[in-house]
Amino acid sequence: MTTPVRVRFAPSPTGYLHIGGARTALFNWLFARRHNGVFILRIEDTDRTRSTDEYIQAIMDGMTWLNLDWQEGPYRQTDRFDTYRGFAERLIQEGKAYYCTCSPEELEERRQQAFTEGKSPMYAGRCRERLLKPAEPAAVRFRMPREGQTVVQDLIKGPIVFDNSVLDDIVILRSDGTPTYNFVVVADDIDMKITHVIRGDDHVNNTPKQIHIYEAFGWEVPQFAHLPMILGSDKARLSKRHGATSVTAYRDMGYLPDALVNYLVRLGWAFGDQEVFTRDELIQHFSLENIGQSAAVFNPEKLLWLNSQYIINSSPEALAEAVLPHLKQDGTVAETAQIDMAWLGKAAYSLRERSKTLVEMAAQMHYYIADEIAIDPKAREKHLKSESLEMLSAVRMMIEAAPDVSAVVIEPLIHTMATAKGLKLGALAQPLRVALTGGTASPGIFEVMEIMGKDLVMKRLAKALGG
RNA sequence: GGUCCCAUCGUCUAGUGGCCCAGGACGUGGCCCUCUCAAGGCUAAAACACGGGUUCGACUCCCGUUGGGACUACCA
Repeated sequence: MTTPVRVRFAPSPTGYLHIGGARTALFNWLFARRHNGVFILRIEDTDRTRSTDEYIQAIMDGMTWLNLDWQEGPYRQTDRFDTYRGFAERLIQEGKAYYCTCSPEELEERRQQAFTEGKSPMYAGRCRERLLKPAEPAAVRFRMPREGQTVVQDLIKGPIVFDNSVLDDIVILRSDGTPTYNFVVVADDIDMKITHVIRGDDHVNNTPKQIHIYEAFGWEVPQFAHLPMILGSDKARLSKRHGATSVTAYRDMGYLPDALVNYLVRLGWAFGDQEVFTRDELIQHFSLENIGQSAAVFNPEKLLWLNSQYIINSSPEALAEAVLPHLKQDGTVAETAQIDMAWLGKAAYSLRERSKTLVEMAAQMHYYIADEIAIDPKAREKHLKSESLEMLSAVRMMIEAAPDVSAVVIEPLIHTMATAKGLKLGALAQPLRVALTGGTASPGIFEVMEIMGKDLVMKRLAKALGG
């Protein structure tokens, strides 16, 4: 029997869930699903000055929106300080860690000096052999080996070799008794029986240090998989400078969570030539071996295209649900209004091929819903001039007389009228379109009328014809 | 500075020594379709960073150069 897969996403709540974090979470989630494993959410908040509860909530909101559900957690490291102290105690007793009374100021000074001298700014090991007793205040450092090599067997990058001489005696307990990151990760990963550590490759240099801590506890080292970073268009690490990096910002801009997931997974991972995947396909095909080793540039245009694909392939029901919040957001629909969702679905569905985002869709939907619309001056100039108005007037009378404005009723009538007057369909359709929608671009004009219904159509025509 | 990682079209990538004068996708140009705008179809331009090896044969393996990136805290 093989041990069950247990993976974790371990963000620090010093900001919202950003694109890079979301992808790390996604890959962990996918890996867990693929292997019927457990996905754990762990909040790394040992830096109490920068961590906030608001950010913890924001991270969970982002994951929930993306449908990345976790089976355990959220665990908070600040709730587990006693556990860490126990772990540290063990290392001290076994001589694998030691007290250090060097002052931060002194250390910082030495660091700066080493830097200017072009030397490695490592801890020189003043207290390493001093066998200090517990003192106040004293930090606790981990005793790293000074000789030999450590090999990180990375599932994505292959073996990575480090000389142990470059490994610092890191602080595991600050002088105030709180534990630090490199120590806590290992303690937690041991405690939570993590089998695979999938994280950003900004952690590779920490990995050999962590391996020695695992070994100090006599624990089997988990498998590592270090994901390449996501870069901005200037190839620098993705940051706020590059525009929206918060996952929830994409929700607000009208992106579908599945589209963002699809985009994110393709950033670094590929399955032959396939571009669009369902969740099930992703789970079925996902594997760490197919992840590339080089950093990827975030490309908003491709994300936009994927979003449009997901919108095109959505059902009317799904579109109605998805677009409604945006209609309320931009005021087209009152917050408390009762909406006919079947009708809304039909309206949204008609716009699916011309809306790259739900925000765009909501904006266009305005002419289906609003009482009054503004007619674009240029469109009026071009399509609502004298002879067009006369034709439109004729059309109005024809529609007035029709039993309803469904496409099956109106379309043949308009075609007949065009033929009778020796006109192309466009000569009637464009003035009609401008009168009904206020602009020159819309879904097929017969579809538009059917969705608007006779009352609204007649109202718009009357308005356009000046009375 | 030190350590580590990376290098195929503008971008995401396929490619695991011969299938490649390099395939797909986004974006860009052209054409078709058409009541508008889209969507869709067809099509064009566009890449193996450079230099050495290894090999009968390198995009693929090795070394170096160059260029990017990450880490280098009593941050995570």
